Amino acid sequence: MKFAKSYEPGDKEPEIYAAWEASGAFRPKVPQYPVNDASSRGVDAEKGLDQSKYYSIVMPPPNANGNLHIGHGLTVALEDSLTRYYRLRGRSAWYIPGADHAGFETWVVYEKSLEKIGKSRFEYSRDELYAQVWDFVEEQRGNMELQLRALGASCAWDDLTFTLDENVVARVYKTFEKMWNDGMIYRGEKLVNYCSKHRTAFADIEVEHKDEKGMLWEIAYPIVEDDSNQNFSEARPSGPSLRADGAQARRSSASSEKFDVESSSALVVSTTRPETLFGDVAVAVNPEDERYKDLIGKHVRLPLTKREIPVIADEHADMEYGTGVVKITPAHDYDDFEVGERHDLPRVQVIGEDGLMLDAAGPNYAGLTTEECRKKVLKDLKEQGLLRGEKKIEHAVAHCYKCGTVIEPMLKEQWFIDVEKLAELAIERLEKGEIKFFPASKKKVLVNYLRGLKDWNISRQIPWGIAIPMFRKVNEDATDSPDWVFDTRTNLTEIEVGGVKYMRDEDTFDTWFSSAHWPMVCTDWVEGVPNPYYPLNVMETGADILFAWVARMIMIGVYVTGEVPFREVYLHGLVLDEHGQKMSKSKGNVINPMELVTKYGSDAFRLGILRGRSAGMNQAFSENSVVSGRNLCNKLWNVARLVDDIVSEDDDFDTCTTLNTGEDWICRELDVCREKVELDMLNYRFAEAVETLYSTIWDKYADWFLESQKIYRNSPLLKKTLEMILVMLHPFAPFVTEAIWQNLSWTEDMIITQKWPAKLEYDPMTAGEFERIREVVNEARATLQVIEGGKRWKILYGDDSLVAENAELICKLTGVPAVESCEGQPRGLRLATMNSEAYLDVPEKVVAKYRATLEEKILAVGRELDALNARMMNPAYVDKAPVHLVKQTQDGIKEKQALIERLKKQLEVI
RNA sequence: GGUUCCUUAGCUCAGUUGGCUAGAGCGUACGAUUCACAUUCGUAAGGUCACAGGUUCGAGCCCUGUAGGAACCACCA
Repeated sequence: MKFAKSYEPGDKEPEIYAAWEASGAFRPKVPQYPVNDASSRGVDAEKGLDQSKYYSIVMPPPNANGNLHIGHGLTVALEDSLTRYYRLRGRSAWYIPGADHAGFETWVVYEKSLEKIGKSRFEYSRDELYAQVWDFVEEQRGNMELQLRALGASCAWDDLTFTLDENVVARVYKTFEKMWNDGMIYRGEKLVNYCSKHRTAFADIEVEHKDEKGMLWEIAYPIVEDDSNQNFSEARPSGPSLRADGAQARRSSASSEKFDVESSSALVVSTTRPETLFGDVAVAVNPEDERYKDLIGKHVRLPLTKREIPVIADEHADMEYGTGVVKITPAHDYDDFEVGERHDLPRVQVIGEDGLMLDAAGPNYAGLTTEECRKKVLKDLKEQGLLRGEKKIEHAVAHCYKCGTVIEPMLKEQWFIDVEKLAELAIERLEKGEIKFFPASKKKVLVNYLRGLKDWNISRQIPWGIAIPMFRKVNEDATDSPDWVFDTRTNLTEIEVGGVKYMRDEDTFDTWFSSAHWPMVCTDWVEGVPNPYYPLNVMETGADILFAWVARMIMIGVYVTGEVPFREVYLHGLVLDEHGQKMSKSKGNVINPMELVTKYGSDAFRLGILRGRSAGMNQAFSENSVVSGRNLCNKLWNVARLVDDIVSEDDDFDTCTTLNTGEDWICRELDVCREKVELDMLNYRFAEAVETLYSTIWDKYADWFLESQKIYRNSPLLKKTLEMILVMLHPFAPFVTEAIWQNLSWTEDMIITQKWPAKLEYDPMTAGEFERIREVVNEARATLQVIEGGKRWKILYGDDSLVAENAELICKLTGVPAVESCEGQPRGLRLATMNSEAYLDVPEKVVAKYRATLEEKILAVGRELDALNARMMNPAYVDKAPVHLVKQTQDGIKEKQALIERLKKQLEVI
């Protein structure tokens, strides 16, 4: 086949991908199914599984509903390189693709589209909505899969797992049931992060804290002087939270409507949220605070209401902050919630799930938005003379990470996982070193996070997700039966158990709860059945979801399977724009990976995005690096074009041996390259592996070896070395290497299923000789560049067999008109560095002009010599440094001295 | 407040258990051209390795501190 003059990726990529897919190359050689047939999976009953034969990696499932972004591009580049590398290494490699229902993300998109047609989610039942979103996702799906194909992902499409697939749901329910039975699931009324726009709760991790400017107001709470010793908390009936009608608050028997500002004393509290005042159930001062010690146990009147609330002592009150007095609103603040628990205070909820004030705020305020209410409260307080001050401050405010709405801590009954045991299990495995992290530092970060982990709220109030398999008793009279039952019949809204009716809980699971099962569901893990693909060899994902995902996979994985879900974790950082800025729509600096693939080809994109990247680090990325990737592809294409040309002309012998100059050398260089790439892949040093291949192909194979082969043609070696290069680059640039493979006149099959190269044989002495030729050529080139006349001059050689034997090659590489014998009469400018008997045949007056350069060179070498001498003068160095280094220094001194001698001699001639 | 990371050429980054004169790509300057490739080839300039101490025969690398930057967690009434 004829090679075109340049490589055009666009024409070939889809065709190549289709051929790979059709050939079955993406499927693992040893399938995991049928799951119960252990013998077909190489399981030896005696020895168990030989893990070194398999390689498993899962794709962090992209949103089924979306397009791939640059982060996915990086993910595929990393994961597919690993997959293809281990496939070439002979493993049964299984790269399992996935698609994420992306609960909340997709829901937000869908809800927006509902809004557009003037509908609201509240017009439909949950099941209706679920069906609608399913269709919506189904329509959009496929996009993402096409894009993964364009990126060259060699994943097993037959095994694509969708996060709502039956087996996923079944597994999630099994785990939930196990936890329920183990007492690790509880329903609790707690403060949860609540977005009033999306009307759902979030896990702590889904909330974004932003520093914002705000106000700190000081509000006077009048002290009730005729305080009896009636205790607030005793007056309240025990039980769960109190809905806030204020009934439990002690009524002021003789409270005057108007507070006399002048004559009465008051406690001044500091607050950023005056609108929650109606939910106050106490004010707290620090027990150490001398200013307020006498007031502890007394009561104050809650402004704008007739309620009286106690003054309590609690460490939470910071003496330094504001006035040192803090209002306690357990239903709307996390700290206050805890204070409330410590002091057994009621919880008065004043803000509803729609973000509007509840009746508990009183008739004047109920129904207002929190913002309107704040304004009115402030105005009313001012009128009554109770607003004592305001101060601008900066504080962190929680926002919904999707819509930016301020997150309201909301009192809600939700399902929680008691994470204590889970975290403990995970920490134990991590500390045993069962999972290796890249970068290593992330392990510490993870353990630290797990140590402080709070219980996990897994309820979400959105229809798009896996239904929580819990049913609540309808009939309160059936006292013997449990309030809640676990049941997997979540397709029903109502079930009957033991003659008692139960209603389905309408909430769905936090997406991360189901994603935590990913490694086991993707690999079809079944209890008691040996599975060569579980644990995964590696989990590759973004460092930003270390806590949300990686932590949870480990906890759930160990809890369910008793094994860590993966042996290694590679975390990639963010892809930043070329100035190191985070990409965002608002900044307009978003790079679309598909555009780059279209423009430069998939390989160029992959090579480009891997360049300069290291584990866990955010890294800048620009089109430039893709251009350089494209250039490498074209270079390789032309290398192949030349090789194919040479071998087709001259193809009459078959044994592959090294015969001529440069051949042992290239074998050595390729072998060094191979070893380095192997080591780099073992350590997930992708950028270094690419770098090594780049310079080996370009600077060594093309620039030196192929140039030498234009003179000495060794077809078998050319074939073998080219194949080796192609195979080694294949994991990173799959398309161009396959395109070349298909185009070469002698190759068979496909490169994707070839074998990784074995060690090459070569003669190190001969390899070293070529190194000398390179040095002579380099010196000649550099010198010719600066002397008058440039390449006009010939090169002469004296008693130097290496130069004599390679005269033609040196002539070609330096571009001089001739390389010939000096016939026993050395003259001109000596190429002295390598102690070769080679001279640039330049007249004396040109050499004279070179004098200054020569003198400078002598000085430079002299400085190097001095440094080496100084080292040898140090007795401690000679004494303590390793012998080979000392010898190296000694040799270096001899060499430098000899070089200076040669240069000085040259100077004398002038 | 806690945890972690980063600071090396104009830019983006390598530099693996400390070991010769600290590297690459891009960019810059100069030069080349019927030859596989202008998506090319050659040559060069460009660095107090953030700073200050310490350990060591020897430090970009290890230790301590300082400065600057970033991320995450918790909190900010």
